[in-house]
Amino acid sequence: MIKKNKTFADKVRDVVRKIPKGKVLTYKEVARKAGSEKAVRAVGNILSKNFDPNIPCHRIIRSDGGMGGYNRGVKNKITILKKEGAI
DNA sequence: CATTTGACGCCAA
DNA sequence: TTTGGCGCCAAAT
Repeated sequence: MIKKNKTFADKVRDVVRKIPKGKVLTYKEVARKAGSEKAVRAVGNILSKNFDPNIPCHRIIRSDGGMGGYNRGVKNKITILKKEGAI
């Protein structure tokens, strides 16, 4: 085992990576799984700076059902969600 | 170290 | 219902 002090950012990435296809979670849910439900802002900030294709951050939406944003373009995000059947 | 920014959420008016 | 304001957290500057 190697270690690891997983920081909040790492936890968020881990949670988001576990999201199954065709499923969408809200920032609040992700923040909650990452450790703090109130850290929704931090989650968005982390994902926005994280350009990792391994992380399906396009499956993260706002609690209002909005699309928030996406590192590759919100338009692309919507398209992907439709393709996966999340919508 | 302090301040600003940001892919949010909830409440009050 | 819509708008405005506050709270809360982490990373970047």
